[in-house]
Amino acid sequence: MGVKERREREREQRKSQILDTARTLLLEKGLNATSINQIAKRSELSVGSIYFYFKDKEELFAALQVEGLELLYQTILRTVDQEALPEEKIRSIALAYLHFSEEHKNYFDIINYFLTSPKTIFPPDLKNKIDSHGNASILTLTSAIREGIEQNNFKPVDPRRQAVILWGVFQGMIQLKKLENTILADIGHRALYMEAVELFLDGLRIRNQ
Amino acid sequence: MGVKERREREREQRKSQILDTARTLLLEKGLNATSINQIAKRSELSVGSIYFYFKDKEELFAALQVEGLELLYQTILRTVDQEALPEEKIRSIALAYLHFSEEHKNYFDIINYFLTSPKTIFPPDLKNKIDSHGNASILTLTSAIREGIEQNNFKPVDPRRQAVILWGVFQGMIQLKKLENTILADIGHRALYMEAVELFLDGLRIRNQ
Amino acid sequence: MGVKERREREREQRKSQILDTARTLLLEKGLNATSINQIAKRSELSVGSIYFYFKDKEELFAALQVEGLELLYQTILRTVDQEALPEEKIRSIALAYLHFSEEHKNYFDIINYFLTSPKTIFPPDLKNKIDSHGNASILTLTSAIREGIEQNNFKPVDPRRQAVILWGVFQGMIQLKKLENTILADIGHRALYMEAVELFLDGLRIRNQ
Amino acid sequence: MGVKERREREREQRKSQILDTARTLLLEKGLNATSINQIAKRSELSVGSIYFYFKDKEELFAALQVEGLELLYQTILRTVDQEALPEEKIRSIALAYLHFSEEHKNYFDIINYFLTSPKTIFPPDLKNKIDSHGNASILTLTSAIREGIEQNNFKPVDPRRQAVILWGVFQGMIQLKKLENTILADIGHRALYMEAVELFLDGLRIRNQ
DNA sequence: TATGAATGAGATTTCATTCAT
DNA sequence: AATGAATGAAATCTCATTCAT
Repeated sequence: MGVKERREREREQRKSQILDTARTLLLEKGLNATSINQIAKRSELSVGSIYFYFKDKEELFAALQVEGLELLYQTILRTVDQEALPEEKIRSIALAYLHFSEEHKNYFDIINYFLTSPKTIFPPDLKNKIDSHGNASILTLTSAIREGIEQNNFKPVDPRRQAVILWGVFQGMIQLKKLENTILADIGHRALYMEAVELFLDGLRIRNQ
Repeated sequence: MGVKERREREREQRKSQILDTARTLLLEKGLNATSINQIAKRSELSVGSIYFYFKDKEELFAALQVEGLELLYQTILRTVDQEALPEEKIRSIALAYLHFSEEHKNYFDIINYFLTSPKTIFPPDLKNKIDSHGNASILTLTSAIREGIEQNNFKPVDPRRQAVILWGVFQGMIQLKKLENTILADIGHRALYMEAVELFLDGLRIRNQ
Repeated sequence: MGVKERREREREQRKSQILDTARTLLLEKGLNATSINQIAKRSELSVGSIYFYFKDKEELFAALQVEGLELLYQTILRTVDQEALPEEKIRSIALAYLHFSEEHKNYFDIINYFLTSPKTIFPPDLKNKIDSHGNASILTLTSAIREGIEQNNFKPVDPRRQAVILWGVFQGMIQLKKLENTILADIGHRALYMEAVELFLDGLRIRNQ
Repeated sequence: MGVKERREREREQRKSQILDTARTLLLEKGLNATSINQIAKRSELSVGSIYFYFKDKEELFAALQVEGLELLYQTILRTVDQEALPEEKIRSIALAYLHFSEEHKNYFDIINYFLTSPKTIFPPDLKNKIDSHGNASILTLTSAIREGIEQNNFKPVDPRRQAVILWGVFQGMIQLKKLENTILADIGHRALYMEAVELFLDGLRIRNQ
C-alpha cells in the first residue's frame, strides 16, 4: 500500500513539474508559440513522458486553466472579508478579479483564451471540471448577493442570475484594458472598471425614500 | 489615364476577392487553422500573389477585422431608429451587437480575437485604423446617452464613459454564450443579456418620485 | 543626334541610379539577402525596369564588382606618389588595398565574393571586362617592381609574376582579418599584414654586401 | 547500458550519414544552392529528422567545415615527413594545402566560404571549435619554422607570426586559381604558387656569406 | 521604355504525435 | 514508466523572372 501511495505521489509531482514548465513557457511566448517539444526540453523530460501524463496538448493546457481558476478562487477567498457588508464583498471580488488579471496575466490570458476562442470544444469530463472550478468563483458572488437580499439591502433579484451578469461585466470591462492606449486614452481604465461595478451595485441597492 | 484607374479598380477587386476567401476559411476553420496556403489554393491564386497584396498574415487578418468593425457599424446604423427614444436606441444597439455576434460569428470572433489575444501588437497606423472603426460604433451609443441626458431622462453622466462601459458590458455578456451548456445551462443567454442591459438602463434613468 | 545623346545620357543615369540602390542594399544586408524586388522598391522603379537595364541579377552585381575594381584602381592611383621609391610605392599600394578593404568593405566583399565563390562562371565578355579592370591595379604593382629592377634595387625577377604573387599575398592576408578575435587574438592584424609585405620586399631587394 | 551505447553509436552514424549527403550536394551545386529539403530527400530522411540532428542549416554546414579542417590536418600530417628538413616540411605543407584545395575542392570551398563571407557570425562555442581545428594545421607550420630557427637555418623570427603569414599566403595564392583563364592565362598557377613559397623561404633563410 | 501583377517553386523551420525499445 | 528518434505535413514567406499592357 505504501508503494502505491508513493507512486501516486511521484506521479503528481511529475505532473506539476510539467505544468510548471508549461506555465512558464506560456507566460513567455503565448499559447500558440508554446510547443510540447519545448516543454519537454525545458522540463528535462522526454516528449514521450509528457504524453504519458497528458493525453494531448489540449489536456495539458486545460489543466493549466483549471489551475488558474483555482488560483483565482483562492485569491477571491483570501480577499473577501467574511464580516464585511455584501456591497463591500462584491467590490472586493471585483477588485480581486482585476488584480488577478493584472498580476497573473498569464493565467488570466489562458482562462480568457478558452472562453473566447471560437473553436475549442473540450471533451465533456474536462469541460465539467473546468466549469465546476469556474463556478466556485461565481458562487462567492452569488452568496454576497443573496446575503444582501436577506439583509434587505438589495432588491429581491435572482442572486445567481445577477452573479453571472456581474461576472460578465467584470470580464468585459477587464478586456477593455487593451484599448487603454487608443480608444481609452483619455479615460483611466481602473476608474472606469470600478465605475461599472458601482453602477451595478446602484441598480441592485434598495433606495430608501 | 483610364489605364491607371482600371488597374486601381482591379487591384481593389483582387484584394476583396482574397479577403472573401480568407473570411470564408476563417469561418470554417477558425483563425488559427486558416493558413495563407489555403487561402491561396481556395482563391485560385499563388501564394506569392497573396503576399503581393498583403504584407503578411497579420495585415490580412487586420483588414478582415476592419471589415468586421465596419459591418458592425453599418448594422447598428441600420437598426437604430433615429426617431426612437434614447432608451430604445440603446436597446436596439445592444440587440444589434448580439445579433451581429450570432449572425456574423466569424467577424465577431476575429474582432474578439484581436481584442483578447494576449500578444498581438499592431503597427501604430493599423492600430489607429482599427480603433477609429471601433470608435464609430461606440459613438452611436454615446449619442444616444447624450440625447437621453438632454431630454432629462438620464442622469447627467459623462456620455462617453458610460458608452464605453456599456460596450464592455455587451462584450462580456456575449462571451458568456460559450457557457450556455454548462454554467448557464439553466439560464437563457439572451434573456440574461437583455437583463444586463435593462439593469444598466435602470441605473441611468432618472426616477420620478 | 542631340536626341540620341540625351537618351544615352538618361540611360546611364538610370543605370547608376539602380546601381546606387543595389550597392546600398548590398552593404546593408549582404549579397544573398539583396533581392531584385527590394532594389526595385527602394529605387522607386519597377522590377521590369531593372530587367530592362540588366539582363539578370548576376549582371547587376557584376557591374557593381567592376565599379569596385575601378574605385580600387583610383584609390591606388591617388595614393601612390609617382616620385617615390619603388619600395615606397609598393608599400603604398599594399596599404591602399588594406584601407580599401576596410573603408569600402562592401566593395571588397563583392570583389572577394566573385573571386572565391565556388561556382559563378561569368559569360566571357563580362569576364573580360572584370579582368581588365582588375588588371589595372595589378599593373601599378608591376610598374613599381619593374622600376625597382631598372634602378638596380630589386633582383631581376619577372615583374608581372611578382606583382601577381604580391597581389595574392595582399588578398590572403586581408582575409585573415576575420580571425582577429580568435586565432589572431594575440596578434595585431595590421602589423601582421605589413610584416608580410616587408618580408616580400626583403626577398625582392638586392642586398649590398 | 549496452542500449545507451548502441543508441549513441547509431546517432553518430545518422549524423555522418546526413553530413555525407550534405557534402555531396555541396560539391554538386555549391553552398547556396544546397537546401535542407534536398539533403533530406537525398538521404532518405524526413526534413524533421535533419532538424533533429542539427539545430539549423548553419550548424550543419559548420559541422562540414570542421570535418574539412580535420581532413586537411590529417592530410598535412600524412604528407609531412617528420625526418625532413624544416624547409622541406614547409614545402610539403604548402603542397599539401594546394592538393587539398584541388582534390577536396568542396571542403576547400566551404572553409573558404566561411572565411571570406562577409556576414556569418557563429555562436561562440562553434567558433571556438572551428578555430581550434584550423589552428591545428597552422601549428604544423609553426613547429617547422621553430625547428628551422633552432637549427640555425632560419632567422630568429616569431614562429607563430610567420606561420600565420604563411597561411595567409597559401590562402591568397590558391584563390588566384580562379584567374587561371584570364589574368593568369600566361602564367602557370602551380608554378606561381610554389614561387611564392620559395620567396617566403628565401626571406626566412639565413644566408651564409 | 516602363510598369507591376502574377507565378510557382522552393527556402527554412516547427509541430503534435507515435512507437519500438 | 520513460525515452527519444522519426515522421511528414504544414506553416510562413521570398525570389528571380516573365509578360501583357
